[in-house]
Amino acid sequence: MSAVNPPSLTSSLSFRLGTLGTVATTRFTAALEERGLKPKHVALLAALDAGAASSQLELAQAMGVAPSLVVSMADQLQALGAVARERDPADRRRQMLALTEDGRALLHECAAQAHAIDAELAAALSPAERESLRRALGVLAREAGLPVEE
Amino acid sequence: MSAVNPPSLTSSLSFRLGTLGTVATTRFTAALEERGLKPKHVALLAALDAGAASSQLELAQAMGVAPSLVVSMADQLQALGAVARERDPADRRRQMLALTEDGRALLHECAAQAHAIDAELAAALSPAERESLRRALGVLAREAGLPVEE
DNA sequence: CTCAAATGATTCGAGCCCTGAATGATTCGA
DNA sequence: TCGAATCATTCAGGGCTCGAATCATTTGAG
Repeated sequence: MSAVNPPSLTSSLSFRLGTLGTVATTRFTAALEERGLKPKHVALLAALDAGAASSQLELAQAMGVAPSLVVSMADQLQALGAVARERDPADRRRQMLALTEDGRALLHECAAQAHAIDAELAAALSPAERESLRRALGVLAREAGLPVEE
Repeated sequence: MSAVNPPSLTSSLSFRLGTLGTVATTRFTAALEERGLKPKHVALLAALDAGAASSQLELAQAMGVAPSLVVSMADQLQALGAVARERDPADRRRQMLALTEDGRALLHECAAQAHAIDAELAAALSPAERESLRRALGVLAREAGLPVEE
């Protein structure tokens, strides 16, 4: 009975992260639907808010997506009045994006939605457990080169 | 300075689960590529191994995907010799799937891959921290109705 | 100063993944 | 016994993303 179990797939961190990530993203997507947004749009807003980048190309690199995808997302966010877009005077090839006031407010609402989903997902955890889970994931995210604010 | 930070998106559990889930899945997908498998194929093998279901419809429900998707996955896994497929004698509409010996071996190899990725992802955590992270995620997964073996 | 090469943005076509509708086979129930 | 229900299967379509091609602008070599 001291034999080590063969490592099962569902006991792995990777599998649990993958499946829970899907659940979290699905719920977040549903919550965003009424605003006409997708998670990536919100990620773009968050990247701008964090000052991670300002030109579209830099944004694409920071987010790990194709530059062409940033174009269409920026189009939509601009149409919603969430971002302002203007050419860099110093290099007119670059499109500079900036959060508007409305954009910042929108981002905060979306962040609040995310935290509401957190509460559902982690309902079975004590506040202390939830906090240390959040922190541990922050370490992994930072290690993986993902955006992490504290 | 005692003011509470406005809840940022990237500090949320949901966001971290979503992004880390993508990273984990991407790496797992890459590791699986040489075998011609996708994560969903492995999830199907795991569901069979766990005895979660045996008919294709039950499998689809257990996995949360369309029955038609199970058809094509079962086709491929059968072609690889990982699953055996036969009509239920008691109800010949039902297709029963079962893991073959090769299928079980394949699943174990894939699980080992997942655990190798775990080690990369959680390299910055102590063994104890890693274990409590794994356990906390197990609680959330169980709560969310996801497959969890211990 | 000039022009070819490099760079950023944009458009657009292609590929992948998944779903839902339509169909066929089989079983169930009045 | 036959119409309704159920399971499997096929297939066309939609959503999401990328990469190639194109246009505007800048840079650097001469």
